[in-house]
Amino acid sequence: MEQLGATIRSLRTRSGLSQRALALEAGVSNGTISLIENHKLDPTVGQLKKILTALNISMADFFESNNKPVEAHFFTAEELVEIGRGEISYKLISRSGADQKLQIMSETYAPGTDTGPTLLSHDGEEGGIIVSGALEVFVLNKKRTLGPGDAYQFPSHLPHRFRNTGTVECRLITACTPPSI
Amino acid sequence: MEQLGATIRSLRTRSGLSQRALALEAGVSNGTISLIENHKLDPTVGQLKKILTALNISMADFFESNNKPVEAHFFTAEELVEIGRGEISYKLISRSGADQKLQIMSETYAPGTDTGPTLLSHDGEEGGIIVSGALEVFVLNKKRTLGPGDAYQFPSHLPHRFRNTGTVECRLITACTPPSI
DNA sequence: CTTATTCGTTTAGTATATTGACCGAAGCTA
DNA sequence: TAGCTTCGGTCAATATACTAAACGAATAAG
Repeated sequence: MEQLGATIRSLRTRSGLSQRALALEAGVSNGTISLIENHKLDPTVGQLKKILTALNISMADFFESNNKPVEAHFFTAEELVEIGRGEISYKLISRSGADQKLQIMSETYAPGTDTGPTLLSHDGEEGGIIVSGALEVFVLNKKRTLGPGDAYQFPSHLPHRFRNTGTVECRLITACTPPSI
Repeated sequence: MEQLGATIRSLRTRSGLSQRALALEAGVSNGTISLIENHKLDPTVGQLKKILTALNISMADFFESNNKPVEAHFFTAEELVEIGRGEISYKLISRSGADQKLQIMSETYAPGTDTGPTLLSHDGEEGGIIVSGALEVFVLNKKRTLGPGDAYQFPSHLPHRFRNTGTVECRLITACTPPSI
């Protein structure tokens, strides 16, 4: 209750809306907005949902607010954590504190390498951009061959597989959220 | 409202709890549980939180079930959406349906370009890897000059600025979550 | 100065969420 | 069979969320 009102107020003012403007758009009364912001009210989830919809934010995102990293981190090329073995190299941007939601990697696929016939599937969402070389990407029933500058994005629960059938190594940069090691 | 009650019931029965047992543990009445499960009630967020706590699940996790993208998306280099103007180019991997949480961009900074003295600050978390050239990154009170293969990551609410003081263009690939346009 | 507008807060009245007791059904024991 | 227990659903009474209107402060225009 404490945090909730303050967060609503923050989101509202950041959007440049008055209490009345937000109330109008959400379909609730202005008094309700005021009372919520001042912790005088425990809104129903239906009311909260209306308000968040007007603020263009989902319930999930709204309640995800409590885990915040507080510092910037820089990495030299040598400091990137090598987590791949063999012919596929994964270099990870990673802080030790495991509260990060965003995971960015520099990946290198040697010619002929493949994540294997067993399709991958896990939580989160992922995407990437090819830097050099070419890569075959299988997702669900789709297959695409991507070249430099091409990109992909999909929810990670869809079964997927990566394969380099070319003659040169393929470098790409990928990101996924949340980190799922 | 529809989905909510069904989800509560599913979580409860999966835990082997009766309505009364759950009500006792959550500190609410059994009637409340029954009415919620049958979509006769729009609970307050406080009540819902009590119930979810007894079920050992967070509000964030509870509401995260509804927003699932269902397809993989591929992009050719030409299809990337150009959202930058002038000397700084931002090319965005973007689906039209705006429910994605992950935003990946290919950015190009011409020599001498700068995001400007007014520091940027917004929600989410962001990071990137330098592909070619060099880039100065300011975050809060830190400044670093990054070269090819180097990387950074920080929460986006920290004031930040990017500048290319070199003589060649700088290319990098970045990711941020959530998208905040 | 007065008038008008917009802001956030407060409040009385109304709608609704919540409680606690009760109901019938189903299972179990004697 | 009767008696006991536990289940989920229902309902009158109560607590509380919600609304609509009013209030005071701040700003701007005439």
